[in-house]
Amino acid sequence: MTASKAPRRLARDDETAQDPGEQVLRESAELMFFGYRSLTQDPDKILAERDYGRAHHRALHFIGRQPGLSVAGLLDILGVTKQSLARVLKPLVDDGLVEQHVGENDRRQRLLFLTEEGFAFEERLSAPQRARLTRAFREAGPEAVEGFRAVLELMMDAEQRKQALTVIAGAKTP
Amino acid sequence: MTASKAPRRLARDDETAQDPGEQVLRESAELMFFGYRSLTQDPDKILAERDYGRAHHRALHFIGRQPGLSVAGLLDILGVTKQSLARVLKPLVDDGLVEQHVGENDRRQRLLFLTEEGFAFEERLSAPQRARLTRAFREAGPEAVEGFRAVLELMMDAEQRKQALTVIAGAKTP
DNA sequence: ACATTTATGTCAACATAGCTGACATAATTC
DNA sequence: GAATTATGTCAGCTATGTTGACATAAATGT
Repeated sequence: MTASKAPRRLARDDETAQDPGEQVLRESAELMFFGYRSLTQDPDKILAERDYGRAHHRALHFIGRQPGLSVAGLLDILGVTKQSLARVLKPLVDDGLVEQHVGENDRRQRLLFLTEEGFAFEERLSAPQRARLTRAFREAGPEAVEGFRAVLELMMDAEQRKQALTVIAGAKTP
Repeated sequence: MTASKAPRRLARDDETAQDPGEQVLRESAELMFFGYRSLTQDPDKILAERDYGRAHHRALHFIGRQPGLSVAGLLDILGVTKQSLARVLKPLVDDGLVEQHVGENDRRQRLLFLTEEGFAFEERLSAPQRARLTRAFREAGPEAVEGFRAVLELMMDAEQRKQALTVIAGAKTP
């Protein structure tokens, strides 16, 4: 059952860089799919308890990472519309997980903070993720971890990367 | 600015394995989020042309990877319900991107194949993903790529990993 | 042979999380 | 005082997931 025209299955499993074969590239895309799914599955279960979804986790996560983040800042990170964010943020505020404080410099802004409860819940959500990553990192070793992070970083466009790294650095946009 | 009770922001950027700090773990989860988004954004644009979504791409991808895959097999890989898959698969069949052949051994099965057009479209969808990965892999180097793949693999549960690796190996379930 | 199980398809109803467009309010800036 | 900005909100649409119920054809078990 060898393909007559298009050579669809040729690459070998070794030689994963330089000019990686189509096979390796497809495998890597699959690994991203499966890996991402693994990483989100534990918090998803916990979120279901409260009638929240993955979007709520993301909001809690980034507010936790950058307390005092503005709504516009969060919109920028998440890359969704404000209407979409509102549907996630409002319940979080109503349920007392997130607080909005009027901005000191600019009083139009609503700066976002986690409440004690919000912080605790976010911890619960991210704990299994951190556990999963810790286990994977321990088994893979420090060099693999560096590679993992480097590739993910390089996978983004220059602009995205810049923004992501700003977020990751925990720096507030000045 | 040392935390008095809960040390929320302590870890330094080096020392990313062994017992990685909370900071590094949260960063890594963020990198997965941003990386996954980057990887899916190009095909998403192309899919929009035809009124398809990411789910259609996934189906096309895995059928392309394992021609002759059964519906049950695809359900297993995607981890969705058959009703959910049907909504994706039917249009693909109707539009002539996927063909279903009655199984030789088991004539209840509908074995899935990409048509020429389906193959071409899947190529178009995955081309920008492969380009993105190729660029990232080239810049990160072979060792980083190995680390990237190793961590993603180890991120899964044993069962998931087993299934994922079966898929990746391109082996049909016997 | 007949009953059961399996592989697949389909109908209906519902939930989540994205989108666009339109409009409102308050605060800031020009 | 006018224009812009940050935020909120209403309404409706789409994509993709879910459950539950039922139908058909083929394979399997007894």
